[in-house]
Amino acid sequence: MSCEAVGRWCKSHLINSVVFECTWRGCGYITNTCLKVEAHIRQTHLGPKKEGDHEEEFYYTEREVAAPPPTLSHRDMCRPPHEDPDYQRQLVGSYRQGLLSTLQNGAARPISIPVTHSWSSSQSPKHLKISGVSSSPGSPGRRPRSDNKKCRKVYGMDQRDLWCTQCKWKKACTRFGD
DNA sequence: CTTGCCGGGAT
DNA sequence: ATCCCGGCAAG
Ligand SMILES: [Zn+2]
Repeated sequence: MSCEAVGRWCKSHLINSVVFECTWRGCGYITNTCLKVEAHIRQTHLGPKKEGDHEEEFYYTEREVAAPPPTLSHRDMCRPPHEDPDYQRQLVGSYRQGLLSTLQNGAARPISIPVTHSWSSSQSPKHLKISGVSSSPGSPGRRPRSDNKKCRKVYGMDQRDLWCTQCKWKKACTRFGD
């Protein structure tokens, strides 16, 4: 089966040692081959082989670890998928939209674009509707957003492997309907 | 700041 | 088909 069920992390297969860690809640089993960790999960977590039941869940990740030979005198540079420079960037550094979205929106504040034409005799304050809340019946307009929580909020950014497939792909949730 | 997801990309 | 993200709307 797939010896490659890996998480987001570990971008490319670097030239370092690789370990396979069981990500079952509370279990920190680590080995160096995927067959070993699969056997571990099957045996100690999923119980013995279920008859006629294929497609087991594989709760483990493959991650690279600092090579031992040359410099090992320093702290162990093996991080649990938390505190990732890139993952943390998502929680904190999202200041990008706060500055740009208001520009593309064109209506950060009740600013209005007056249309002034000298050839117009009537002088009534006219405005141009550059972009507003328009709902077209025949268009696939944005769905109204439901009030019930979806996989993302229920399980959190950690334990993403518990989300339904559509939520993992940032598509409309299928587990919790509207 | 966050959640939810459409449109579109990559494999 | 499967997997994922950019960017946006709404809260
Ligand atoms: Zn879901």
